[in-house]
Amino acid sequence: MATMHDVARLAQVSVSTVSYVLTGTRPISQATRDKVLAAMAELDYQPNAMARGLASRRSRILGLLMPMDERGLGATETAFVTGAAAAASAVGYHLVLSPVGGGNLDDLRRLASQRMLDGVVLMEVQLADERVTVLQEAGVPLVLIGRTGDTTGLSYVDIDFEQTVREAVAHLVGLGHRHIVYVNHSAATLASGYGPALRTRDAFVTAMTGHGLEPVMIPAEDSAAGGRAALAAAFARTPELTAVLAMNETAIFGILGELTGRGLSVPDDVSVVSMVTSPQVAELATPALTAMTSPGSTLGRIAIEALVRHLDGPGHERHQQLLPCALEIRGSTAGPRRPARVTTEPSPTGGG
Amino acid sequence: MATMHDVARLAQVSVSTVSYVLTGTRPISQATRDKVLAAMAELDYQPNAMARGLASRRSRILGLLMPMDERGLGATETAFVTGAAAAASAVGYHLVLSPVGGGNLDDLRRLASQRMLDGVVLMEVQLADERVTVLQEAGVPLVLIGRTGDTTGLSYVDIDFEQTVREAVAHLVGLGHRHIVYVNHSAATLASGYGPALRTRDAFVTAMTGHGLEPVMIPAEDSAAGGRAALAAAFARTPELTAVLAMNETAIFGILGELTGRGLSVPDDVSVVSMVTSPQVAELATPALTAMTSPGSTLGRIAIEALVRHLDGPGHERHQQLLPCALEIRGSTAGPRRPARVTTEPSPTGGG
DNA sequence: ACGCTTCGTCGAAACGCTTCGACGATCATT
DNA sequence: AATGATCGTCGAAGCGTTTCGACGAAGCGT
Repeated sequence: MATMHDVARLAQVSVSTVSYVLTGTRPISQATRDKVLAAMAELDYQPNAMARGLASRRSRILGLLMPMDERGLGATETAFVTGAAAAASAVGYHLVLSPVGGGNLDDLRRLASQRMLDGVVLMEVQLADERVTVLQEAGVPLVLIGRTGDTTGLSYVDIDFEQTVREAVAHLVGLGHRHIVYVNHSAATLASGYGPALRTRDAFVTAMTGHGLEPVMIPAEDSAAGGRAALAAAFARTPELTAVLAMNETAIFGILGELTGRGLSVPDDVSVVSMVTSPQVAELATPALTAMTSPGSTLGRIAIEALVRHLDGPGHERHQQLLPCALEIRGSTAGPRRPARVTTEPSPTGGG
Repeated sequence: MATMHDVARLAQVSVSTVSYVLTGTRPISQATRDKVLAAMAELDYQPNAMARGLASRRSRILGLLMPMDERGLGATETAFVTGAAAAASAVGYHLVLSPVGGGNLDDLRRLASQRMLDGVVLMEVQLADERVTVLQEAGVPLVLIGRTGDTTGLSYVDIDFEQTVREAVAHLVGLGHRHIVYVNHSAATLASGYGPALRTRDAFVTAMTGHGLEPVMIPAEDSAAGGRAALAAAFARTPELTAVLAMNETAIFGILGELTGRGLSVPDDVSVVSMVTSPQVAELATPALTAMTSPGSTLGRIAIEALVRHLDGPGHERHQQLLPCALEIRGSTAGPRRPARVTTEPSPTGGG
């Protein structure tokens, strides 16, 4: 493995000159530069990352910290990762994925103190997330994907849940739906302070109230069975429902199954909109789901870019940005078969 | 940030002694060790990863190279990753995920030459994979998840496709099915030399022939639509089919949709077995899918362990291992309603 | 009491790079 | 023509470890 010394010797310049050619830190004449470049090419020289990191005190490694539970990553989280990885690689950084969850804060502290990471992107942020404190204390620049409750002085990118819910509700209301049920994550998840669940819940209430409608909400476990149970509960509570807005990518298939099981057709009898869902998952369902598609890889990319901007040019402070999910209409939404299934309703053939 | 010098000064020993305490390279008396440990604790000392890497020429970073296409990672691939990450972290290594695909071999060459990675695990290996050559030339120890065509001198862990297919077929045949259609990946994927598709294809032929049955196989694009089309083709070719064995995690939902669309019930009319599928995906379907569950995280863990063993203790050479998928019976398989839907069949009520 | 290992520790030399201060050589300014 | 700037390059001092050779102090057999 060739070193800088070898290159310098071959090009007949000093080591520092080679370094300047590489980093562009100081001006170098074209002639010298060419000599050096030629020598590097001839020796197939690659700078040693460790040495570079030690001398410059910058590893050019970024960390992506995500709690990986047994269930693995959904397509949405995967999109964060791929977006972040691509962005990092595009600006010459490496991306370390670390499965550092909320549990082992000591691991995180150790990782942060080893000076191996120039900066960190935190995923799956809770409203109160101790990891943020640990990293701040260790002096590691960080960007969140998601938000803590208090975001003072923090950089983050997150989904604009308010607008996303507003658009989803507007879509359904625009189609004529009046009885819309919101299927959220489980009660336990809500209680644990999971931001997306809480924010969408509030946004749903606001949106529905704004349309003069009653916001009916049902929690669901993150499983197909949870979805079935939630839908059963929804019908028990609101028999006249004609549309479901689901915030639970896992439960959605149970919801669809239960609907079919009850002999109800999607979208003719009941419309379904899935929130914060990747196109891949939306396409799996039959019919394909109308969904609010999460800007997953964009989110990852923006987070990395904000982080790198912070590292390269100091002075760039907080970056706070919200991105809405995009409404993608597929086959699971339509106007309600009848204006509403209210008991005292005129027959379909009758006049209004 | 405290350095070794600070620790040495506080403990009143030399720097090298501190290093020996840390690495265990040379014997240190208990008294000295205690002094040093106390000093480290007091200063909250953490060794600098870059300096350590430079001096020891070992970064303690492992690479997990996976081509990330737009579609992101399926649950199965994600399981590899989480298993590998957990295993690496357990033995004190970091894991870098790099989205280095087959395309940018130069990127890979660069990465390998930077001496930042002690070793590498390669995912999504093709039968002829140039990345293997590049890494071998760069002298980077590597372990494959999957297999190339010629595995001489290579370490790998892979799914035992032969046994997996054999078990799946045996399950269906044992239930009484005689007309089983195998839905594989697309023709293009087969042509590109995708090992799992090719190996399962051959294994299916062997298994079916062994039971004295005709192996019918249909390719499918990796999408719900592909699954629907494949199923239609299957019925056109084998109207009497009573069971589907699907190697395509994405198409499976299309297959189920098409079945339902034709008014056929799963498993009463047609049984479905999904190959190399994660429990999470299997549970999404209604009914939950009987599936051959891939040993995803185990595969990742074993790969990392083999790699680390190779790095720490030289002399350990090739590690080659195959793991079968486990048959998990859920709701999508049952005996055929009638022995077979052959045209010249006696009526259900009639005698044999 | 004698040389011989073995043990525990030290000092110093890497590891391969970045970066700082210095220093001729050019070039414009007075 | 003298005076600064500016430009391009060099040498050397780190960066924080590991690791090698050396060396005094024990411990052993004889």
